[in-house]
Amino acid sequence: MPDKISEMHAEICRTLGSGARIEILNALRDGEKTVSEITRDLGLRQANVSQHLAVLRQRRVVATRKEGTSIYYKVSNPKIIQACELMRQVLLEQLRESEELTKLASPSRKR
Amino acid sequence: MPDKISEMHAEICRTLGSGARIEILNALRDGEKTVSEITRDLGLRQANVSQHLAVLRQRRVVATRKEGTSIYYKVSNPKIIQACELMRQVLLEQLRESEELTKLASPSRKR
DNA sequence: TGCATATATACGAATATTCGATTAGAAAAT
DNA sequence: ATTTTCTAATCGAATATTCGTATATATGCA
Repeated sequence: MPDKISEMHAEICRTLGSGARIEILNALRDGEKTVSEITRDLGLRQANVSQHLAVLRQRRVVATRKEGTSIYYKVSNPKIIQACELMRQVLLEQLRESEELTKLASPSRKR
Repeated sequence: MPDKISEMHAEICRTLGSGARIEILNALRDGEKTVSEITRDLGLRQANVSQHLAVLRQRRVVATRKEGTSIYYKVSNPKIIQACELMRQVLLEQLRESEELTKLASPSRKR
């Protein structure tokens, strides 16, 4: 039985565990955007984007601001971006490592 | 449709999206441990710990080393620990913020 | 008021994840 | 060889997540 903090920690991680939501965070990297803008950027359906935003909002990964009929979303804490950046680096390092293993398995021909 | 990198990124995040797995990573913070040790530390069933380790292994969040009948697990990349640390900070900041809001809502009595 | 636009919610089907119980496999010890 | 110990894998039930479709709500405008 994981303790409460670990479970909350995991919940934040789960919140980032969707390709669409990762792309939303990337879209919000350099500032706030409206739902329409995000929807346009990602090329997903409006309802679907709104669902993902709801998940991010519930876990307070994003914050909102209302202006007229539009709602602006932004990442609530820059540390979230930093954490994402680190995990992306881990991913890229893994990919590089895989490539190297592949090369070792079938070395390119010398001529 | 999220691109491939974002989907892989999300997969790593999903891998951390379980309280038990977060606690496993915490248990491995200061070095490698065997499955038995992790199982004892967390107080979960061996089969369950092994299942979680399999998830972490598949996504290469942890790496293994065999010694006799034991298998030692460690976190594969220190950046994963760093990312977790950042997310835990985000979580703690959120909790502090909630506390403050609670205080504002029902201020402690002055005497 | 009526209508268009922006965003959120509800619902259901498909899919994925989680855990316990059980079994399998591999190495060590007797 | 048998038994014991350590770890992994399988299977099924319960639960959670995801997406599309449809609908609701709110705001601004004619």
